[in-house]
Amino acid sequence: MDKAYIQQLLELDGESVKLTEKKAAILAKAIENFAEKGYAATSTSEIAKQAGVAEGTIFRHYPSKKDLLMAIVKPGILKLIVPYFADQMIQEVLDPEKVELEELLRAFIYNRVKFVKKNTLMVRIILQEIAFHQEIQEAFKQTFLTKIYPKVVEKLKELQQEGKLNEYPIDTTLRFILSTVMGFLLHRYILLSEPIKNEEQEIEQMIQLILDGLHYNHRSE
Amino acid sequence: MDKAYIQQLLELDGESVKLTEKKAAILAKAIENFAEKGYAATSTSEIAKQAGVAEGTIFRHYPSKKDLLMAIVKPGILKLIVPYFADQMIQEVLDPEKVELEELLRAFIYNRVKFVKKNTLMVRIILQEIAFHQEIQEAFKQTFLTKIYPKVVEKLKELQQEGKLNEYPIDTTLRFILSTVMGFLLHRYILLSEPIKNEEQEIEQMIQLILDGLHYNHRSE
Amino acid sequence: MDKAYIQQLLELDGESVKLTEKKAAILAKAIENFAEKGYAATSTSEIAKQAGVAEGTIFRHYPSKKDLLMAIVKPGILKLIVPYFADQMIQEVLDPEKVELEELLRAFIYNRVKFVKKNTLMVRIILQEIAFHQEIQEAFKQTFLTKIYPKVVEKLKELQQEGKLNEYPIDTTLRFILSTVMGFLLHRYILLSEPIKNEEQEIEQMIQLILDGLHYNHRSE
Amino acid sequence: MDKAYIQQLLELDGESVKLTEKKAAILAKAIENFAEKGYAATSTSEIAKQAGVAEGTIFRHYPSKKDLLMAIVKPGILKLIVPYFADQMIQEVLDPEKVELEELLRAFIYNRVKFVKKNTLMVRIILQEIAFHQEIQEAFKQTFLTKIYPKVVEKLKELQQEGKLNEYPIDTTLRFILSTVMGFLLHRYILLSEPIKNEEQEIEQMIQLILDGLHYNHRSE
DNA sequence: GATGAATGAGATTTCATTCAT
DNA sequence: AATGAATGAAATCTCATTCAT
Repeated sequence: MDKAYIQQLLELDGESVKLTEKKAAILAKAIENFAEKGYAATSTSEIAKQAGVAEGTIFRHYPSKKDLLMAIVKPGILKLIVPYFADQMIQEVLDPEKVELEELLRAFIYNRVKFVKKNTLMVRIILQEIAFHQEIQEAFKQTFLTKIYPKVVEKLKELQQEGKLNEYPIDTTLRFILSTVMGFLLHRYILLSEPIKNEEQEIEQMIQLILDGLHYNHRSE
Repeated sequence: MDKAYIQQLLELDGESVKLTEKKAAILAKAIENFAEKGYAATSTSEIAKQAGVAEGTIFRHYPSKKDLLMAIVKPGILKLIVPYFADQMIQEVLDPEKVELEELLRAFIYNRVKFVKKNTLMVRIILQEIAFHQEIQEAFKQTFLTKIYPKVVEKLKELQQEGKLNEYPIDTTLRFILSTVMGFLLHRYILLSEPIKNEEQEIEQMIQLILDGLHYNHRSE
Repeated sequence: MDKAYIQQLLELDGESVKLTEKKAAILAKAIENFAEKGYAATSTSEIAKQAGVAEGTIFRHYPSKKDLLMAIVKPGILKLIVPYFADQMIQEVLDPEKVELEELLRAFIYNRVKFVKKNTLMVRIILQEIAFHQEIQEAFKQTFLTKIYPKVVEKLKELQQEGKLNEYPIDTTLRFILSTVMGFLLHRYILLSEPIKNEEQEIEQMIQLILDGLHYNHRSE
Repeated sequence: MDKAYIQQLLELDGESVKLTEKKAAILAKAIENFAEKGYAATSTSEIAKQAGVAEGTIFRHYPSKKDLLMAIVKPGILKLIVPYFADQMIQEVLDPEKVELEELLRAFIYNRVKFVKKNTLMVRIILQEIAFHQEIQEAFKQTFLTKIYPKVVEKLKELQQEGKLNEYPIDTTLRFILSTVMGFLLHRYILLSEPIKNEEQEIEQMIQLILDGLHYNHRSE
């Protein structure tokens, strides 16, 4: 994990954060340790030693150990929940004229797969610590409800009205999609250490399963 | 959490464990605290104080804090993974004559819902700690691969041969079912604190989604 | 270390002590552990476990850990300092008619060699603990000054008057003999673990060295 | 025990160690307590309190209690075994032209007497702990065999060839000298608390005893 | 006599945090 | 900004001893 990686990891709204070498080193080692052993089982002195800085230096930048955690986790939550639409595929899909659930789903999934693969440690930290820190829970809920939920509900309602989606309650459908995708991501990229052999094939199968589950079959039209 | 509850929680193979009052109190408070704050953030002195015993008493029964964790987690893993087929519904389903995927699924889901509702704290501890303790990971993997996986694969293959299931690879189907059910359980019973309003309705919807996803439609026969 | 050995080890004035099996087991394991790790670094629970008795049982026989130590050490001091004149050689030597320094010395040395070889662990414990326990120091000093010192001084004075010994102060001579013999015993039987090859030859050389050091040469007469 | 004393006590190869005031205080109190009560019976909290530092401070400098012991004992072993030839007497003796066993012995003894008187506590600690710590035993053996034994054997062989020493095996002679001198040192400076009245006279008598024991009499030539 | 669960004081060690330099 | 010695509270664990059975 070099400085540039840390920098893009923690940037918000495309604005890069300024990082000294030492600060970057601290963050890098904090991320590694939090991911591997958990926040509570990681000591600041260990981070300092691994980062090659004095113990006091950490506290110069982050008033407390918890602040260090939040400095890492907060940008992570935002990026995990709110896809950053830089890639081509998702840009096309958002073009409202030609939207189809399948394409939307495919774009979303590939985008999140890419994100999780690139930010495995960060995602791991968020998952591991969310149960223990109310601040993280609230940041998560808050971000989801304001940044994503309304847009997604709107889009799904549209599809429902166009007869392209079943008549189940939106929330049930959404939970179904999210828990299936999240289950896949966690299982394949966070829990397992072995790389996946037929990644694309697996993803396509999952998409079909979800679409079938939603009675959505564009091929039958 | 009274002694009787702890006792059934930790029993293995139906053999009840012998617990003194103090030991039960220690386990009860350990479970509560591990679930709420995590293993690493829970101190033995806190457990002792809450359980009304001297700190030394904990270490008389469990040589180390980690032993205390494992005493709780090991029976939990087994029971979480291997359903204990005591209830009526699942007994009927296992009757090989009339097995149908839908009934099997329904029985499995209700059985696990019941288990998770009854053992929320324990399930929470397993989930939270599995990432940090290799022993737990291995116990989990081991138990799953030896006790459950072979039987389930066999049953699904049967269904496939009878044309009652799609032709996707068994592992993909299995992961789909498990991650959907687990996603539901986690979301509804572990993460959320609010009780569910239309529990049965939600479960039935999920069953239909999964069945549709698997191209399994007994109604069309 | 069986019960009979412990019994003779702790007997005083030829009167055997009564020992139950448990008591003997406790003493045996206490001796082993005190000798190997030292009194302070040995725990009573370890002794209990090794002896196959309950922790409380030790305290039923010995009110405190220190009492257990003293029960072992006190008879040991007495026997280490005051030779128990059972063997033939020393009996003959004490016959006043024919006493010669060389014979006296030889008898004394062989007698103590025998004792130390038989009671290595006990001697080790005394040596190791004497620095830390005033009670042991005093028992040692007391025993030496009352039971041995006067007799030895008297004998040496006799020899001096007969011209069979140098004219140095008795105390200097005595210290020379004792520290040489003790140095030998410690070095050969307590510190070293390897058995000695030419034991008798070594002892005879030491005797000659001491005699020469004391200007005592009966052969020149 | 002031900082300067600790400094020279722990220096190796004439290179002084850097000591903060606190570190010196910790070492001073550790030495006092280890010497008086033994390592196992001394608590770090006692040392901290007496040294006027927080308990954590000890562990900042010495990762474990055992490290603290070894920091004290290791330089001590070296200096106890390997005389540091700073004083006049020993320098002269090492001048090969005029070496005589008597002078060599006298220089060695006075040098070690001086050392033991100056470093009583340290010597006491080494003696008391050597039985319990394999590390110390090995450091001792190692240091003796590599730094001292070969030189001394060579010198004694020379003397033997010149007919200035008996024909006993070198090892026997060496053990005789060392155990006599060590016995004297231990007895007079470590075990006894009272100061010696006629120190020089006692030492000279001991020298004569040893020389006579070795059949070495340069006056008769 | 024997047990062993229970105690609570205290041992070693860890760790987030402070602060003088 | 950076250091790292120092802190002291708290963490895990040990242990001699007691006591009800």
